[in-house]
Amino acid sequence: MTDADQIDERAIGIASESAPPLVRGSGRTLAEELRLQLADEIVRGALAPGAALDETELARRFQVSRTPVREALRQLAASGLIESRAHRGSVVAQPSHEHLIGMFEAMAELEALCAGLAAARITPVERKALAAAHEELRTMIQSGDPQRYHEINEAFHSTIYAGAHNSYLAEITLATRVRVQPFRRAQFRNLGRLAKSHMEHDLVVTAIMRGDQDGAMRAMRDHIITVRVEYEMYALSLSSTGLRDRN
Amino acid sequence: MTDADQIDERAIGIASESAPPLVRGSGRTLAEELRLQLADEIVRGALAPGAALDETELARRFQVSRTPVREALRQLAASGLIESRAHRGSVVAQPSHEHLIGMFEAMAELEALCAGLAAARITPVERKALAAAHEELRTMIQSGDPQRYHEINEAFHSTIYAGAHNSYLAEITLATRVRVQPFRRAQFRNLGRLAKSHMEHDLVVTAIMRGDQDGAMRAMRDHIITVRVEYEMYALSLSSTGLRDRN
DNA sequence: GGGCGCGAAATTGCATACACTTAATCAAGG
DNA sequence: CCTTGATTAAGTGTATGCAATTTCGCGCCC
Repeated sequence: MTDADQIDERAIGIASESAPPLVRGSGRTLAEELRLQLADEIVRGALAPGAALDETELARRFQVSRTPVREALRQLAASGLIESRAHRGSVVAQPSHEHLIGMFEAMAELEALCAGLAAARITPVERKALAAAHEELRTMIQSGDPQRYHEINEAFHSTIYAGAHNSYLAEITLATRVRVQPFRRAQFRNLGRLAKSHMEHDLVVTAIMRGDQDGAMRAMRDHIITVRVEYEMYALSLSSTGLRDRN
Repeated sequence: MTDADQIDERAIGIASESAPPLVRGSGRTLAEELRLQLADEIVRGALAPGAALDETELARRFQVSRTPVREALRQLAASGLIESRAHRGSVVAQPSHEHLIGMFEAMAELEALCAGLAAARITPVERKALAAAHEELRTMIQSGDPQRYHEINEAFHSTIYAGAHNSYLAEITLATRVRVQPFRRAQFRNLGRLAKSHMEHDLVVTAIMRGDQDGAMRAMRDHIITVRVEYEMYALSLSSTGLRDRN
């Protein structure tokens, strides 16, 4: 009826029609393979927030029985990427606007925490990796390959997580980043954003290299807050043109 | 061979021998019921870290098939309470000492964040609830009921999470608290600790009531760091008496 | 005309059977 | 005696069938 529904339908279609590239028996179990595949599709946006995940349909699509499908869905539900209710099926998580703002807020603090700890604990090897990722991002500012930029950007942040030397913190920070990802895809298509993002990164890197904990925290917090503001502007532009009606 | 093994055996035994109090069909599914039951046993210590979780045995014990057992285990693994490896079964999570220290560190910052936000955002109703929980804890300092103290203590912290008005942050902070819980059970049997804990709480409550964000963060961070130090002393006393050999 | 209860279809939840992987046991060889 | 290999038992992974719950459509009553 509305434009929003049309978008959802199309998004589901993209995923449904793709042939099953499921590698059977490569060390991993089918359930694990399905979990990774579905998580990837959600994060990449092939499965849009709110899209229904029909067990039987997924089983057909991936040529497996419902058992591994159900186990994958349970794990995705536990990680927050989807929402399941008993006897009522699962849908891709569609957090309320408030919940999403909360996730950005938490992400800003978690990333800041990682950056601050990294400033204190980063090793020489990790310094080199961080500098390398940072440089690689610089060369890509004008290349305009959003997918690749996204990959290196993830590596950049992951290097900082590693530098914090707190595996649990790294785990929950990455999980938060993943959960927010479906709602900030559009940002990487904005070339102007890439240059600004790199400038923000530069402040973070400089502070970490200096061992400036407070500076690294502030710089990273500001960076993520900027990311959040960009999202809010994007969400606003969608709602004002009637492309979105929820939240 | 060692005392540690005896302890594990006994811990498993406690859980294994208990009759299945599983309420079938009370709105929740069996898998959900199992997840809650197993999580409770892990958090309470009835299932000790490192204890094996045999699917067939659990199915027998709870009088259900392996299907819901497996789904419950998948969810527990996703939440970090247990660790599963393909074809190799599941065991109650037994984080390394480093990982555990990282969890305490993250917990200190997350709880501090909640306290700081609560200082800025707590509503009058939440203030009353916080004061009430705080007062109830005061009356229990000398009562010496560890189980009940623990419950009210959880309510106290949950009230602060609510006051922060960030549901995602509340979610991950609580999850962290739950994951750490199996390793700090002993603390609530120490009556002297209860009085000190209440004094630390008092600083937190005062700062929140005053709207002092930095003060609330510092007070809460110090509180959790104290909790961590207490654990470390406990762990040290265990390892020095040969009751523990891992980590 | 609109709300309400009933029945059927669709979908999820659970049980069971079987296939596959792992690791433990035992045998033979070095 | 230790090492190495196959064999086998134990336990997990997957498929399939059935039971239970929800939801939608339809007729009925208000």
